[in-house]
Amino acid sequence: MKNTEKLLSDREERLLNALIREYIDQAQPVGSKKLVQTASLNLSSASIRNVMADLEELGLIASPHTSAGRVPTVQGYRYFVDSLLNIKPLQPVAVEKMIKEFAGDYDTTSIIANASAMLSKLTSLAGIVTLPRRQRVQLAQIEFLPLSDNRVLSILVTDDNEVQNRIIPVKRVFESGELRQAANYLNTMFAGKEIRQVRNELLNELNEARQSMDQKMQAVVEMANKMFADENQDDQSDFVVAGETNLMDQSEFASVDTLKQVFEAFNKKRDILELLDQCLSADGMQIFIGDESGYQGLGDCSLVTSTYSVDGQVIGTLGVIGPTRMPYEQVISVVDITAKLVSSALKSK
Amino acid sequence: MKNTEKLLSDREERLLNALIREYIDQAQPVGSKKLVQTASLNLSSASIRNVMADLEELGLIASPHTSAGRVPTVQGYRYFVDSLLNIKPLQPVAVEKMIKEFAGDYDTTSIIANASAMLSKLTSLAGIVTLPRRQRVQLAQIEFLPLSDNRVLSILVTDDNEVQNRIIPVKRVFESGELRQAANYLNTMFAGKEIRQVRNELLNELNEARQSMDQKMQAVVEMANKMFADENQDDQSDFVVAGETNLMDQSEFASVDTLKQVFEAFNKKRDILELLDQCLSADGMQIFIGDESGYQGLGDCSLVTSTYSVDGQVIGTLGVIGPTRMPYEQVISVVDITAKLVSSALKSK
DNA sequence: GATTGTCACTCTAACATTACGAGTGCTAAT
DNA sequence: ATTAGCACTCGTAATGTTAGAGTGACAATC
Repeated sequence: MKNTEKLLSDREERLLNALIREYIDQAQPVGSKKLVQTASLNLSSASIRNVMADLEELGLIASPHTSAGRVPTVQGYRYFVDSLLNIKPLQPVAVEKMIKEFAGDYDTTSIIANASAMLSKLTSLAGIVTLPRRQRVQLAQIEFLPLSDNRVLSILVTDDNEVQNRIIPVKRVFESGELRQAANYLNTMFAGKEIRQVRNELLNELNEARQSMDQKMQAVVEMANKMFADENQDDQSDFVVAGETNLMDQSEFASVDTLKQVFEAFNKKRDILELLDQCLSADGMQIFIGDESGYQGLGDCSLVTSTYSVDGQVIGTLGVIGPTRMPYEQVISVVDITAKLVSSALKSK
Repeated sequence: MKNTEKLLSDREERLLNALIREYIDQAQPVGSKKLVQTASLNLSSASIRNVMADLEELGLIASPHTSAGRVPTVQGYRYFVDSLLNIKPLQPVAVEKMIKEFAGDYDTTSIIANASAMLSKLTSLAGIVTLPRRQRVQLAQIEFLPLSDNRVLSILVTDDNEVQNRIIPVKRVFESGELRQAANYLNTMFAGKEIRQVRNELLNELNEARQSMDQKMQAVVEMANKMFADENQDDQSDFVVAGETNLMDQSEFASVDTLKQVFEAFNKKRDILELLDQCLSADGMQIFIGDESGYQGLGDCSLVTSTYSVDGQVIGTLGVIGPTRMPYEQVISVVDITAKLVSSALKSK
């Protein structure tokens, strides 16, 4: 991906850099005159035009029409983020503020929601955070409460303090003592094990109970099984988006049609989820520019993501969606620090 | 509100009716020629123009500019929904389908989410459903689970099978037996009482415990108190919106600016909530047309709402937001039937 | 050889002009 | 009371015009 590097002279690089920064700032095709004013490169407009012509031939910039300024292409942005970025860490004060925001959150869900809102607020773009993959989550506690005659409320607490409730329809009436016994049994049996493993072992247990004709045990295991059946369902975790309306301020989404495309992409969760899953496998920061993502609807969008993890285990993705013309440096550092904060917020619980 | 009724002749009424229906259908100012083709009123275009002039003077219709057709005003729509609507009940088949959709939902939250999605889907507008007011909700059960040394998970089950979890930071370590005892105490003490009442009685209890120097009791009551303190917070219940993107298809929201206004109105939840609360007090169907709602940002929107209730007690509002130019008849019957279905879905639990 | 100034050319955005059509109000005729 | 006809108004869409921004090419300069 970085093989474009040596193809550009120092001057070309500097010019491309200045051009993209100018475009990101002004949202308008930038011409040679504009760049003359950019003091950093002391060149006349004519020389600039020459260099720009070269860059255009290389496919890094393009002119929307004969006599407009130049605009970065996807390849141009790619070169920019790969080679020209100058990431400066956020101000400690700002980081302090962010840390405080997370301080009060004990459960995963609020951390996620908070992170999403924070990303959106700090970048003025749309923040997006996937729920953690539950695979590695360990079971901390199970409890049952009788509701009505044929319904039992199951409470499942995981080791990350996530609580899940499920109402389980049951065939016969369970006494409260009986339920407590069942919970105790399951707790001593499975506490500290991974959810997936629990599920598998439960199935074995169910067979055994069936064979030994232990009616009571069978009923309990069946109930627990139902609980985890549901559990697995939202293993197809989805994600939280915040600040979509920020996108409406972006000039590239001025037409309702393009806007609609983007918004509908959010609703077709499956697609985006797939994309975010790709990011999951690549540990660390990832940047999709324009149609690099391979999903139409996000044609003029870029996606800056990072992964967050607990105990060295990557468990989710978070990031920002905005127009290709976004302030990458700022966005990247915000996403980066947010990922780190989410990781530590999840760990410290 | 219905005092406009006798002011219109039969002919004027028929014409207004036809005009509004045409406009709702075509989304364009309707002129005299268009209405000639509407067979129902056998008039020449000239007569139609005369009648239209009268209606304009009455403020029921207006022309956007000198020589365009006429468009209904807010007052026009108002007269229309008050006097000219011809609501036909939904087809039984469709109703059956809706009932099935609700069949699987046991807890309030999924019923709400489902209703919102259904409203949006059936009307192609934005569905909106408030969470039930919790005031009248009775406490069914309280349970505590120890998490870590200084954190206790509280589980609160209400009589509508709604489950709320809260993680409570505590000052000292609670034994599991101790917690069970505390839960038992609270359950026998408060089960079946209204949440608000519970909260008040808890405060008294706290004072008593303090005076009698019963350390243990005091700790328990304090914990329970924290739980309800939080509880009261989301008493400022909010609402669920579905299908906002549908609004982007409406031609009246063709400009990004107006669209943004509407979307931002959704985010300023407080305002909308206030509006929905107004509907709450008026039992049954309510319709706000255009700026009747009194909230800017919803300038070109209408709001069709109904209340849903359990045991004769109104507990929430649901409805649809769309452009003033919406197919009221269809929307009204959808909202009406949905409200009824939600009511019965909540009851049957 | 690299850089620069200059000039002719191209394209767009903005504004003015025109033509047209849709719709109205008025009046005279039925 | 209703209608047909006509003159009028206004908005839109098409066309023409202009100014400005930007380019490429080339000759002049360092």
